[in-house]
Amino acid sequence: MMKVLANLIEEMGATIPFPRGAAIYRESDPASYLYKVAAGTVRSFKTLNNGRRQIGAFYLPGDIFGLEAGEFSAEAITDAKLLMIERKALVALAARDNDVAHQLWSLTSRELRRVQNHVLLLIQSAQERVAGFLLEMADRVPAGGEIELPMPRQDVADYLGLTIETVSRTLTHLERRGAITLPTSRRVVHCRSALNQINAESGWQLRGTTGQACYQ
Amino acid sequence: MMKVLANLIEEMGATIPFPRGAAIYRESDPASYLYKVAAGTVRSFKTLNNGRRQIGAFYLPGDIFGLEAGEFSAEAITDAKLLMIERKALVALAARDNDVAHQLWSLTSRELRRVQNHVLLLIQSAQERVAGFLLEMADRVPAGGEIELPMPRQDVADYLGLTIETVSRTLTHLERRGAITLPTSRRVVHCRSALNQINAESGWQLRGTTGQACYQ
DNA sequence: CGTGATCTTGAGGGAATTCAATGTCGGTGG
DNA sequence: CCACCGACATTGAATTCCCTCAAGATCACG
Repeated sequence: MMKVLANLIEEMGATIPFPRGAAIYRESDPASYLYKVAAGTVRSFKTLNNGRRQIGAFYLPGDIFGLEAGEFSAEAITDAKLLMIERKALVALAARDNDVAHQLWSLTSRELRRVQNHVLLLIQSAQERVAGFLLEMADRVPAGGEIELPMPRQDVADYLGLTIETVSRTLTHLERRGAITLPTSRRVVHCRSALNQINAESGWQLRGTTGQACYQ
Repeated sequence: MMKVLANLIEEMGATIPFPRGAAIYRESDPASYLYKVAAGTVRSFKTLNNGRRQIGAFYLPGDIFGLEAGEFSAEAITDAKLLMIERKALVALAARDNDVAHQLWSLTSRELRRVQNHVLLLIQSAQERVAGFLLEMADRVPAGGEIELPMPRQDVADYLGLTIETVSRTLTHLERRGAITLPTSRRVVHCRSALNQINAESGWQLRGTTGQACYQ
């Protein structure tokens, strides 16, 4: 029977509660643990020398994270429960068990693909970034047609490389366009096809040619 | 004696020449090989639905690449010689040899860190992006104080999420500032400390007040 | 009901893009 | 050898998009 990483963490790890805002690890810390989110939401981020903050990822229930520890910091966005397992233990296990080794590799590969997609988000227009972000979140939470954002606007902004004002404006703009509705500031009822269309539309228009109907 | 991945590729792989501009693999291809650059330069990129192109990485002699195959395409920027090895063969070897498994993981982790740094580049101002790019290249090629860029401006632009005009203007701007000299358009004599200073300067300054403890 | 945190909206300015034209370099053929 | 060509690069003018600064609105909570 193959050992599944997620299960291993549950069997071998301890569950620790982190209150809203609590630090899980810091950039300066040695990377000692891997984590699985049992409940709540986590942000992984880096603070640049100029004081700005870049959020590298949001981790939701079920996600495993901590691979980027040592480079990034992590904090609980909401009250959270985390399963923790020592990296040492996993690496030792991987040395004896190929399944585990392979899954550590897979996990890293998945993370790599995630960051590559993040790059693709960051080169687009504000509208496309926000639309892309909403689609990403919609894919990750079960509920159909509606998302409850666990993070404040500032976190969204720092994830997308925008300002909080631009995020806010863009959301109302998307609402006016009919791509989403905002019953409350954190709840987003979305029209997936409309959001997809925005991404297909090419924010700064395809140079030269037709370039119609962007931003109204 | 531990098996070193780079050596394995050389021992087990075949050397293939690729002329300037030749495709190495395409996004649609199955990811069958890992490559090591013996000579020349390679670009890995993705073409977005709107026609724009994002370059994910440049690979120089000595670099191993191909992990992102299946998601990205790769082309030779200059005439290149590549060592190729089947992924299958490596994965099979990894199943028996922990060293190999561990190195495949390390390679992926390094790539992950590289892409994370790319994200940090992309959220900065044009000047910082170009300065950061030059510093990155300077770190990767041996010669001290001078770089020979193997890629055209368009590639630099697509790597940095800028237009070719902005890259060009920014380079002349850096030259006027005294951070670099451009004997020819592809050769860059750089002053590392000046470039570093530009990055420290924070293109867009920290907003608001003292930059204390926002986000709790 | 006030207080602070979060979010939205507006006005103005700056930075990068777009469009367009000119400049440079290496190669090829007259 | 030089004129011409195409690929690559630089520069300028106008525009667009996003940021900055500032004020107001909304929400949660004591």
